[in-house]
Amino acid sequence: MIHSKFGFLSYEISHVIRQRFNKQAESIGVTHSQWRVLVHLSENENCRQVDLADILNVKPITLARQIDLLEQLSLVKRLNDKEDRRVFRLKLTTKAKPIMQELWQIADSIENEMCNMLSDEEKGVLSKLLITIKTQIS
Amino acid sequence: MIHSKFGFLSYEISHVIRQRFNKQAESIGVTHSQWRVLVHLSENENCRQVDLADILNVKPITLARQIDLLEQLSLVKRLNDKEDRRVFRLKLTTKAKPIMQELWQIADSIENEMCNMLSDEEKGVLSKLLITIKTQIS
DNA sequence: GCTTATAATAAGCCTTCCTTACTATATGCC
DNA sequence: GGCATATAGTAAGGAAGGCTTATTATAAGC
Repeated sequence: MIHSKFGFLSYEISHVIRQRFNKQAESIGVTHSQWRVLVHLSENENCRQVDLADILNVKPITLARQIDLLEQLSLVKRLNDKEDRRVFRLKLTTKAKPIMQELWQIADSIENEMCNMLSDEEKGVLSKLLITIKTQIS
Repeated sequence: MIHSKFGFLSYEISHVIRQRFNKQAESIGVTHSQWRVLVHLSENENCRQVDLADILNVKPITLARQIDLLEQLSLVKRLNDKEDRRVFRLKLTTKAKPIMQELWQIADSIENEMCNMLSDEEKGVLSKLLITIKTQIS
């Protein structure tokens, strides 16, 4: 028997996605949370840590730890800001680009597998509804 | 800018739901994960731990810890099985019933708040699509 | 110049989940 | 009966992701 509460459904589905992603990306050494950091960073290159933390909806210190790990993997670089010496600007390294392609393949394959009972139209509707909710809460 | 990947959307939405639930249910002393255990248990009373763990998609030891906590709160009881002495049968206590009502109110209010941009019809479609995915992966 | 605000980090904690290994019990087979 | 194998639950320990609180360095407003 499957529970229909939205809170449980979204949790359970994302839990499975994360589990599968973490397993498949283990050899690369990137977890789903770090992957999320990479993707949002790629869409906001040169941003400050505090901005990226806000986008990710986590506290700055939480992001700082993830950046530490990504910097150890040479996927992200902290650059000093010229105008404000408190600030680091975040950049993806050239090494990150091909690795992100691999990770996109993993993410896409998991997503396709999970949604293969849905038509393209249904997938579009689902995305639209989730985006509406996401917009509402952010 | 909001990312449209399904994996991120479901994660980000459930993350917000859990944060809000944990904050509002803090005084009761039940986290969202424990709440999830309670709800699935209420729909499968008298089940074994191993069955419930399977339903929740976690390892038996993970559930065992959560049952420990819920037993400390006197919300759940482990009963010895007559026929198989390895087995515990799980039951909600009478104390659990009114507390679960409170928790349902919290969960429902969070959900309504999050989905208040959606029509009833859209909510129905969303549930249906998520249930399709959940069924597919379980 | 002094106060207040901000960016990043440190320290330390909680929750959720995992892997591995163990105990006790049940069951199937010779 | 007696042994091998499987199963239910737990213990120990750890990783990941998140939090709160406090600190440091710098910026900016009055």
